[in-house]
Amino acid sequence: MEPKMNIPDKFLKPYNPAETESRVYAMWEDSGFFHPETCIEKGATAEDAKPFTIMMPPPNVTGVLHMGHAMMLTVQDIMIRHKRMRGYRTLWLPGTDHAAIATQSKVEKEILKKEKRSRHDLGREELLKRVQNFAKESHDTIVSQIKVMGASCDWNREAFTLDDKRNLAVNTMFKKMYDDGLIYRGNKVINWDPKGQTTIADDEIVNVERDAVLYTFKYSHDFPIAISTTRPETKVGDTAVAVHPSDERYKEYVGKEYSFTFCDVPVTVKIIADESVEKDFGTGALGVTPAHSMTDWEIAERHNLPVKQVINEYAKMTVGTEELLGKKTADAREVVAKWLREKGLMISEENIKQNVPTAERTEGIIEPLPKLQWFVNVNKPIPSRGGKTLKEIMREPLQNGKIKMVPEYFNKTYFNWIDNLRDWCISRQIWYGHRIPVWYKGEEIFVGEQPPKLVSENASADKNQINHDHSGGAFSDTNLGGTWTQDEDTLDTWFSSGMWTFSALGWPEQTEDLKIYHPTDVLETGYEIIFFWVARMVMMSGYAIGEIPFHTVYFNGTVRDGQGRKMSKSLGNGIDPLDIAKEFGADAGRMALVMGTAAGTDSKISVDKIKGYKHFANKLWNITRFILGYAPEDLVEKPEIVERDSVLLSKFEEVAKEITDELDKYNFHLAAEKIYHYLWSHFADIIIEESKEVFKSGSQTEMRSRAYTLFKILSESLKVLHPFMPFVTEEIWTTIHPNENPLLVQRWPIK
RNA sequence: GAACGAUUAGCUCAGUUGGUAGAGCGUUCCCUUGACGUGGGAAAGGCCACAGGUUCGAAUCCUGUAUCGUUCACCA
Repeated sequence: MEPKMNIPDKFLKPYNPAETESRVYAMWEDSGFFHPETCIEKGATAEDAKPFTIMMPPPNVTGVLHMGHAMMLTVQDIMIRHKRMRGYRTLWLPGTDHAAIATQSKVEKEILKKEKRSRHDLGREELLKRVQNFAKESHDTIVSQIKVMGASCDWNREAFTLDDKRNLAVNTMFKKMYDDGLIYRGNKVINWDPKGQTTIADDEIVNVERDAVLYTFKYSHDFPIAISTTRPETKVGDTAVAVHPSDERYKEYVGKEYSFTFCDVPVTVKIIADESVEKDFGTGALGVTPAHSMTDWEIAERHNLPVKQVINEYAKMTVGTEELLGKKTADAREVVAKWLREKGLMISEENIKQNVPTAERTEGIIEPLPKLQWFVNVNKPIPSRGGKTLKEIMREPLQNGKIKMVPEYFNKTYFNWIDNLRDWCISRQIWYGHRIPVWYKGEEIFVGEQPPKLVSENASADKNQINHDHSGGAFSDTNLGGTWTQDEDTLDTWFSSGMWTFSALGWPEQTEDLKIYHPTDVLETGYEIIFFWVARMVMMSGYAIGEIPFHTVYFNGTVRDGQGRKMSKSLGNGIDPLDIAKEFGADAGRMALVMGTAAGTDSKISVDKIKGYKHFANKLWNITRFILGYAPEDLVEKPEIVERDSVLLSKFEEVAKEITDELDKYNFHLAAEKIYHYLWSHFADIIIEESKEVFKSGSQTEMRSRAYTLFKILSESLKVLHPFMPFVTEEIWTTIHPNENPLLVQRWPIK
């Protein structure tokens, strides 16, 4: 048999992903098959097909796509494409996250650098305008990048965590929780970020190890007990000294009260006994500073101690004589230490390593301060949920297996976190975000989905999705002659993120989408946000609609560089997925991300690895070229299949079955490896090699049988490979099957 | 301090109910003028961290140790 001469020109050259990929993506978009309803209309999906839903973890609108995004997009797209081809009614809903603090502080930094102006110079309205413009631009960039990766998501349903619909959802949720007594306003010690001028949640803190000095001293010569601290400046705010109840050394002093002047500040401390004190640390006595330490605050609550604030929002001292007053805490520390030495009160100074809590975004050193903030109570029984607490709502579905984590061992981490969970501080003193839907007028408080009456027309003036304006503050209520003023604060960004699975489907409206697609099937995300996000989604969904948000959580690992380091700007070791797509093709990048990457395990990626999969795409290209040379386009009828070929065909069946099993078990790395090996080491190296001999000297029957077999295996292999390398497989498919639907919606070879 | 991982070829990693160790990359040698040099064939290279235990049999299960990593809590 002579090779035919009808091979399309493009196959005479090496595969060119740069030329192909954007064209193929545009074809997919035009086809409408990313949209599950179109799939049904066009008959690609059965009307009664089972739904399969993934909500895309919305990337922050703070910048550009990085390898972590590329990883999540790849894994999700693999699942989505596989399920779509298996016949499911498949929805992948994309979106972006406003990422309140991250976005605002990024814009603030820019403005400060370029214009030397702070947010207070600009004012709320102007700053929000700037942030919104930035968010809009950033959003557009990210969306185009998601497309470059080949993500087959339904753009018609795209959502933003700060658009009008999500704002309504957030406000509705806030009111519901407030009415149920789950949201309360309280004066408690919170984590204050003096640099960002806002509260932050426990899990937004990063502990940084630094050198510190552990000072041991007495408050005064008359005071019987020595204490140790790394922060002597806070000791002017002490209201007690706590010792362990069983500590014989100090038993006689418990219950006594002492007054003295400490560094020119009058101080009164009561000696108390509390279980939380370690007998063996330092002197075994703890100076209790309720206003400036989370644990001390808790001790103070147990013993009803007075709270004395001595440090303000700018981390400066608010008490003392001019030596101390107005000093930054670090300087005040020296002042107090010097005073102690001079007075002969200092007993020892020891250099130690200490973990200093800092704010993740601004790197400001956290100053615990008592402030009036909004909290979510995680321990209050909720009547409408059978008396369960939010903690229980978070715990139960994982415990009874309604939600499965892949890998499973993350369950333990999850439970461990819930056990130590405190009430969630949800108010933030920043401007970009969902403004707290609470209005004040004198003593009156109004909490609602909408502002108090007469205000609603004002607030809804701006309909732009992204440029949603929450700047309206005070409104005159002419009927009553008073003024409603909205709470200045915004909500923690995770409050809206936690609602993502159902808010993006239209809640609080009872939409069709909500009915069909919720609970969603798989949440695919990085394990680093298991607490921030995964737990909050379980909580919010369980509370608001009594449903789990998803059945399965799949954790991908962190993508690291060739040396195992985290990719970061400062190290300059980041690999930009867009550069990769341009140079090697998104297909190659996707394969490199998936290969050798088990769930929850960090992976390393290098240019060499990616290059290898570009070669693979080209290999497939050339396999096609060879087969097209003997293409059985004229073989409309299936020819007689010889023994050898039916063995080959059933071998393929076997491999396809194995790959399908691996996909169903979330072993994407194994599935990818199997199709890769099949195509390269078996199909190309064995089957095609022996085919040369068949076409040279086989019988007419053998030739026809083999031509059919090659074409058949190629076509079916394209399907199996498609979830991993969608572009090159689609490009080949549409070439060899010009009259059929795109590969995107072809039926998977295994049922 | 606690929880949870990891430890397999020079490098990156697979190894899913316990049955004689696998892949890619790299290295070395050879081959190939019609699918592809982005190719093909072959070779070298592992006491599966260590020590015990269970078993006919352990990389795999159990116990302990060491090292690395991640997360949480922090000591004031």
